[in-house]
Amino acid sequence: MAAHPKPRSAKRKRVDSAQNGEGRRERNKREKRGRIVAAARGLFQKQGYANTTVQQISKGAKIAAGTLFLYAKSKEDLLILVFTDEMMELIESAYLEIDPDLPFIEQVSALFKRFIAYHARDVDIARELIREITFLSNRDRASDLVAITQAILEKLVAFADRAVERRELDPGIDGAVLADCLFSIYYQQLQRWLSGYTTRRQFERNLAAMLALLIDSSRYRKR
Amino acid sequence: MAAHPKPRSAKRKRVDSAQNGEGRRERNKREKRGRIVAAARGLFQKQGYANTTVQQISKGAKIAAGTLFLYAKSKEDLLILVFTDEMMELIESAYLEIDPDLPFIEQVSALFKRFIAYHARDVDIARELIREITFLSNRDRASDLVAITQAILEKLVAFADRAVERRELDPGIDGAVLADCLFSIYYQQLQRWLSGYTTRRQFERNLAAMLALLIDSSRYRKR
DNA sequence: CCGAAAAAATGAACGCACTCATTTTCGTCA
DNA sequence: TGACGAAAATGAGTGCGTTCATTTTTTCGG
Repeated sequence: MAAHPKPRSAKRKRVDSAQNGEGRRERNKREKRGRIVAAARGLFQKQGYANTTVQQISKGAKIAAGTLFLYAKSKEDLLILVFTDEMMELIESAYLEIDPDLPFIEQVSALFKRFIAYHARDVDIARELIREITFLSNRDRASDLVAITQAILEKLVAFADRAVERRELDPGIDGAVLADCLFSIYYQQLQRWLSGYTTRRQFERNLAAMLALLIDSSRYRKR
Repeated sequence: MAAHPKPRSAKRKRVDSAQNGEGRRERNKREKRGRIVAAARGLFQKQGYANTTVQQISKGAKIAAGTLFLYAKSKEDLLILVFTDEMMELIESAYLEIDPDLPFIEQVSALFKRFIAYHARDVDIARELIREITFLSNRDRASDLVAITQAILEKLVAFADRAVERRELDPGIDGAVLADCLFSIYYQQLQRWLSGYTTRRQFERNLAAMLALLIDSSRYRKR
């Protein structure tokens, strides 16, 4: 590479930012976003979602109250800002940990169990988070959340495809529709648990029974 | 019946109220409750849930703002107050309208179609209502909402039982679990529609496919 | 390096859901 | 009938989420 003499001061900054594709503006925004996410997550966890005020969060992130609303459109929307990345990672890591040789129903159960364990760490937050994910208040996040759902469905379809190959599932079954069914059942029962309609124990029992019904009847049948 | 001389004035009131088991206090509360429900429903419908203030509702019901919170614990809780009765009636009337000789899947579809048509009258209100039903804010209403869910599940179980008798469904299937599955799928897709993730068309298509998958595989099988 | 325009941040002010100390209404019993 | 305690209603007050007119920071062409 040809070596240029080290550029100076003002000029330098411009070159640097051009190089890594990030100007002052973008870096500031990213840092601020990070501080907001950290402050919000910490406060939500320490004192609960309802008891945390946006004033506290903005103070914790060292920004003005109004600034916070440039990063999230509402207090509820903050939940999405804080937890989307974590949920995407959860989906991927949970999937990778599952033994691909397990029976279909056990793979599905294992995936959901990981999700349940994640939410169980803080049921109150999970409740608010799932509530906001389900009844989205900020349309701008729709694509992110569709991506999450899509990621989960993909994993379920992958399980189903492998199960069909193993002759465990009926090949006449549409994997995508089956995945939709499985996820709907999981998600619905999750909501009931988080909202206090059922205990975690009941939740897991019900879920197991429902998955068994659905999957048993999708089993491979000799022609 | 022995005729008593017509009692007079003050005394009369006491006797009357004792007879129909309703004192001034109870009557006042019932009337007030009715005015609140009427005012809230009207305003929600005319200008939407979010655009309606509790001040407007209390003015419409001719009571003080604070009084409203003796009847509903929050603005969201008002939705439950306003719509529970209507929903119970909907469930019963929808059930009665369904031809008991139809195939199982068509009975189930018909029930859900009635629910969908009901919510389609005002999607914004339905969204808020389902949101509040799902993530209940007032524990005191839990029993009412469990009753609603239970009522729906009962109908589904009734369909399933008849289908088993007709040899349409596998008798090995647990009707209650099947009903849970069916309702979970319906409810989950309902939420996606009301939240704007899918159109009504997509909703109905998806639902049909999912119900078909679940029910087809629960069909009667010769031993 | 300057100046102007765009983008981002600010924080005081606002609207609204909800509370609570006080007042009013109602049932009961002498 | 009147008086007393309990239940119900009141509405001004409070706290919090959200907005917006103004200020500050960043970009970029000349």
